[in-house]
Amino acid sequence: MQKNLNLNINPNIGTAVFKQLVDQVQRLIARGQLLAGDQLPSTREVAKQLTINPMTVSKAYSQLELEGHVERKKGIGMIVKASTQDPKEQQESLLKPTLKEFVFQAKQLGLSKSEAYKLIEQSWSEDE
Amino acid sequence: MQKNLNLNINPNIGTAVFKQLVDQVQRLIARGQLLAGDQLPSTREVAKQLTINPMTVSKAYSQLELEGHVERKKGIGMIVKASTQDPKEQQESLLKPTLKEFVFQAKQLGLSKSEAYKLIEQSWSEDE
DNA sequence: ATTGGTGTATTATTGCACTGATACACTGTT
DNA sequence: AACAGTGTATCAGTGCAATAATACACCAAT
Repeated sequence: MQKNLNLNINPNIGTAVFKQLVDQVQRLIARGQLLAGDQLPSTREVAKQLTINPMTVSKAYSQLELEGHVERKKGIGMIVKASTQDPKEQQESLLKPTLKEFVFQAKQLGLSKSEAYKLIEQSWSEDE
Repeated sequence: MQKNLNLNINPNIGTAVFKQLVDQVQRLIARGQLLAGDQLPSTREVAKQLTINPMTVSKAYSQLELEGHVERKKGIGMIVKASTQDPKEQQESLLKPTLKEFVFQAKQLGLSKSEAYKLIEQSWSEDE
């Protein structure tokens, strides 16, 4: 059975669409929202929801398979594989690039750490 | 006189090189490290330091001029213009996209706010 | 066997970022 | 006047992301 993930795509952010998909699925797995044995929504389904090309989704799925997060079952779909890594380590590893970028920019702006905290505090409560 | 900014470029991050340059110069201005009247390093100079094409730097400079941060003096170079905005607002505005992306990813990973703080605490002290 | 659901290979086309080389207009200094 | 230093227009070429339309191989259920 396919799961309904709530995938978001931002076409204007500069990041490639297929990479945004890869990253989000990785996070959902690391979080535990996707468990071993779960099935990803079909390429055509995702493409329809996000108004993008099925082949773009396929490219993301191939990347996920290549990285070992997912298994391709012929004629069925993509199945989440059991992870061997520690969830906490995995989460930190996935968040690291954006974390570093945020700190880099904040420092280049001359912000203090407490100012940075304040901004995060705000943003954290913002969306519902 | 040209200033020696310490510009960084990450070719593998997916973000366009010219956009990375635009963003960094904007931050340096917002911080006050670049003041009105200061001159940006020449396109050829930056290109040489970062091993990129002078036309890529020129594209970034044109973008900065278009956004009103810098003035093009013929035969001289790019001169920083006086800003009318409040520095604090400007800083928050520039940091906002990355801030939102960080919070989005942290939440999608199921992290608590305090866990996010802890990671920032770490990363903040990491580089020198 | 047929149908409808998987993923995906293929080909062609578009758009963008970037490079490389060349050339031009402008300015300040000599 | 000559020169070296600005920015940049131009043209050609490369690489990558994404789209679009087909078509194929596979599986499950009827």
